[in-house]
Amino acid sequence: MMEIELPKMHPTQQDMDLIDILWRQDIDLGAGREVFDFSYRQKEVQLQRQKELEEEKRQQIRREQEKALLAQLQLDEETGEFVPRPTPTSNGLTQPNTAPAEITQNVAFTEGDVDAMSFDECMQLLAETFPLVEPAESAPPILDSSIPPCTDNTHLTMPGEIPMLIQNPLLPGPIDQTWMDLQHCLNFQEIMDISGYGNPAQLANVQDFNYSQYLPKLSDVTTGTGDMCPPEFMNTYNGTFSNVNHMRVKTPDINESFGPDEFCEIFYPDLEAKANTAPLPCEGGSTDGQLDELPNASLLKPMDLQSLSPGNFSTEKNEDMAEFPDSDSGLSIDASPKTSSPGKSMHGDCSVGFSDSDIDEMESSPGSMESDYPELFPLMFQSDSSQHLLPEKSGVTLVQEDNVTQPKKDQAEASGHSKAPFTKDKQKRRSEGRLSRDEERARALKIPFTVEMIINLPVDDFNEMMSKHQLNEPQLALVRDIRRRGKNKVAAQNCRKRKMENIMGLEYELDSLKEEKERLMKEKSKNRSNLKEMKQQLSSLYLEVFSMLKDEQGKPYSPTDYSLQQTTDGSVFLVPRIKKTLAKSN
DNA sequence: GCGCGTTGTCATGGT
DNA sequence: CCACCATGACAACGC
Repeated sequence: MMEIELPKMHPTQQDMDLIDILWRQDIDLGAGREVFDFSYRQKEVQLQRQKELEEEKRQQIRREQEKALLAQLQLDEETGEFVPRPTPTSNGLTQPNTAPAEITQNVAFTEGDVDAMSFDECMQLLAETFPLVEPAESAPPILDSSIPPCTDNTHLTMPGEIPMLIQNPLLPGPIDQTWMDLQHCLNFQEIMDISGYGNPAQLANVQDFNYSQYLPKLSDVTTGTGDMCPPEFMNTYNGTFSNVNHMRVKTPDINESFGPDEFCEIFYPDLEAKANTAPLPCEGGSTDGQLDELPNASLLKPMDLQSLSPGNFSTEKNEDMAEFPDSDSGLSIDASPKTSSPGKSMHGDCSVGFSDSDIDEMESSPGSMESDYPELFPLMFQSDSSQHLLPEKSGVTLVQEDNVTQPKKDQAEASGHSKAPFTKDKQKRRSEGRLSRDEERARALKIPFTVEMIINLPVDDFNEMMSKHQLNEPQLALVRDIRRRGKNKVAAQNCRKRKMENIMGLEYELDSLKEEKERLMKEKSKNRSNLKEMKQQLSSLYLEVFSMLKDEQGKPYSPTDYSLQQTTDGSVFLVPRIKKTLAKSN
C-alpha cells in the first residue's frame, strides 16, 4: 500500500517482496496516476455531460463505424475472442446483440500483443499481483478457464483495428460512468491510499474515459443497483447513477444467480480461507539488513578501559606482600633468553623460590628495599610517560642478589603453594594478588622498574629504559614476561568487553527485528483485507454493469456467456465466452 | 563440595 | 623477524 514505510534498515528479502507486490499492484491494475487526481476527475465529470450530448449526435455515425470494425474481426475458435482480420468481411458481427454466436473472443487479447483485458484476465491479474492471497487462484467456473493469464500486465496495447471499434457509440451515460467506476475499482487500493477507503465523493468523481463510445448499445438499460450492490457501493454510486435509478430492473435472473456474494464466491471461492491459512512468505525468511536503524553505536560504544593506575597496586602491596602468592603462572626466568614461556621455563637455573619466611621478611620491611637501592630510583623518571606511572611506593621491588641464584619454584611447587591455606585477605583481593605476583618476582630479581612501567611504556621508551640498565638474563626474561602478561591482560579485558558488547548489540538487534517482523505482519494482514474488499467490490460492480446491458430485444447479457474486456485506453468490449465451448466441441 | 562468574594467563594466529 | 593485538582455552579464585 501507499502508506508502507520503507524500512529504515536495509530491506530484507521479505521487505522487498512485499514492496514489489505493492508496487505491482499500483501499476498493473491498468489505471494511470491521473485517475486519482481529484481536481482532474472533477473537471472530467463536468465535461461528461457535454460529451453525452455530443454522443447523441454521433451515435448514428458510430453505429456505422462499429459495423465496419466488427466486420474486421473474426472468431478465434480457440479462445472465443475476436481476432482482427486483415480484410473486412460482411458477416453479421457488426450486430453483436443480434448474433452473439458469431462473436468470438479475440485470442490476441490474451497473448500480450494486444491491450484488451477481459474480466477473467483482470481477475487473473489480481491473483497474480497478490500472491500473498493465493499463488495460483483458480479461474471461476463460469469463466473460460482456457484464457491464459495476462502476463504483460503493464503494457497492453491495442491492435491497429481495435481503435476503430472503440468509436462505436453504444452506451449511454450511466453505463459510461459505471465503467469508469469499474476501472476505478481496479485501482481501489490506490484510491483508498489517497482519499481513504470508501470515500464516495472520490469514487464518484472518476474521470470520463469515453467508455460509452465503445460499449454495445443499451437501448433498454435498467439498473438493479439497489438489489445487486452492497450498501456502501450504493452510497458510492448514488451520484453516478442518479439519472438511471428510476429505471426498472429487468434482470432478475442475473440477480438471483450472480449476486455479488455468489459472484465473489465464484471468482474467489477460497480467498478468505487461503488468506487466513496461506503461509507467510516472510515466515522464517531472512531478515538480513535493516540494521541501520539500530542504535548499535551507543551500545557498542567502547567502555572505558580499566584504569591501570599504579596506585591500585601500591595500595595493596603490603597485603600482597604479606601473603606472597603462589607462582603458578611461573617465572619466565629461563636460562635461555629466547624462552618466553614462563610455564616452560619454570625449572630454569635462575628460578627464585620464596618461602613464607621470605615473604614475611619482605613484608616486614618493604620500604627498606628502596633505601637499599637508592641509585635505581632516578630511572623511574627518565621519561615523561613513566612519571605518571610511578606509584607512590615506587613499585621498585628489589631483593638480595643471592635470591636470584635460588632455585626457582617449578609449577608443582607453585600449585602446591596455591593449595596452601590462604588468608581471608588474599581471597578477597585475588586480582591484586595476581597482579602483585609479577611485582614480587620483579622485586626478587631486583628489577629496577615498576611493573606498570614495564607494561605501559611505549616500545621505544621501554627499550631505552632497558638499555640503560645492565640486566642479566633472568631479569630480562622476567621483564619481557611481565610486559607480555600485562599487555595480554589488558587485551583480554578489552576482548571480553567487546564480546559482551557484541552480545548486547545482537540482543538489541534481535529485538528490533522482532518488532519489524510484527509490524510487517500487521501490514500484510491489512493489505490482504484491503485486497479482498477490493475484489468484492469489483465483482459487484462487474455484475452491476452486466445487469444494465441489454441486447436489442431487451434481454440482459449473461455473465456466463459474455465477458467484458477493457483496454488500457479505457475502451471496453462485450465479448461472448461461448466460443470456447464451441471450439472444444469441434 | 559444587556451580557460576570473573580474572589472569598461555597459545596461537593475524597485522 | 619482531612487536603488538585478538581471541579461544584453561585454571585459579571468589561468591
